[in-house]
Amino acid sequence: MDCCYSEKHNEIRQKLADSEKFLSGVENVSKIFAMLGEPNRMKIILALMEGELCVYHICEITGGKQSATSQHLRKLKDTHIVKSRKEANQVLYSICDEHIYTIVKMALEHSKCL
Amino acid sequence: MDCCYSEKHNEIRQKLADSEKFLSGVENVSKIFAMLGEPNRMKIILALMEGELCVYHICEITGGKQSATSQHLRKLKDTHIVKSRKEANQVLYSICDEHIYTIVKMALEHSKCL
DNA sequence: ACTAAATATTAGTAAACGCTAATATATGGT
DNA sequence: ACCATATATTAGCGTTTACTAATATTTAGT
Repeated sequence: MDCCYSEKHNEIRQKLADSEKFLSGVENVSKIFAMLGEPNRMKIILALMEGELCVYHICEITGGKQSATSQHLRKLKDTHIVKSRKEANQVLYSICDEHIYTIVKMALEHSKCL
Repeated sequence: MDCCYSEKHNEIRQKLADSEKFLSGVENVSKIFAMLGEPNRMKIILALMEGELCVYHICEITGGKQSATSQHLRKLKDTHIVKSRKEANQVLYSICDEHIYTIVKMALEHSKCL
């Protein structure tokens, strides 16, 4: 195929085609984004970005049902986007680390300039 | 419900519950993440983060079929993650703006510390 | 120990999504 | 004008995914 005559293109191709680094990480990274890509989960994230919350209040804020919210929280926890701790008879959730804040804030900025 | 006695919780609740800002933007932002959340689309993004590429080479690099790749590119373009320009008989794709680089790089860093 | 409250789990269902295969629409070269 | 190349579109299909409803577990208070 001779469509892409440019040197640059072949360079990029070479760089990526057999790169282990390119293939590894793709699954992990896209998984994180998939988690953030569900509107109701994003509501949860945005709520937690304001601070730690118990499940009941997350439900109230997002308008989600208890069961659905709990399932979302589990997925977010499994992908290390959210963490939890027990206090008395409730479970308090919060954002896992600073990366998440940056990622979401960037996306908010991005969507503003559409 | 009296589970969340803490002042902080009620504060957060109040802040978000009736906030227009909270509800608006959720759809847009989660849409962007949903786009980045598909492994084959992420491969495309990672390839394009190295530089501008034509469709054929994107297919080669990602190992995707022409049709599927074209569909992905359309969606990425619709959400302003990717842009395109025509040169001769081909279409060259590239990342739309700096936010995307930052977002993806952050997610890569995040997934490293799992 | 018993009851109520808070959260988690499971099974089933409906909708969303990506893929394949076929076809359509350029665009450039002869 | 015709053919080949490059990209886009469409329809149909199978899988994934999120929801609901019901049930289970855990913890606190009495």
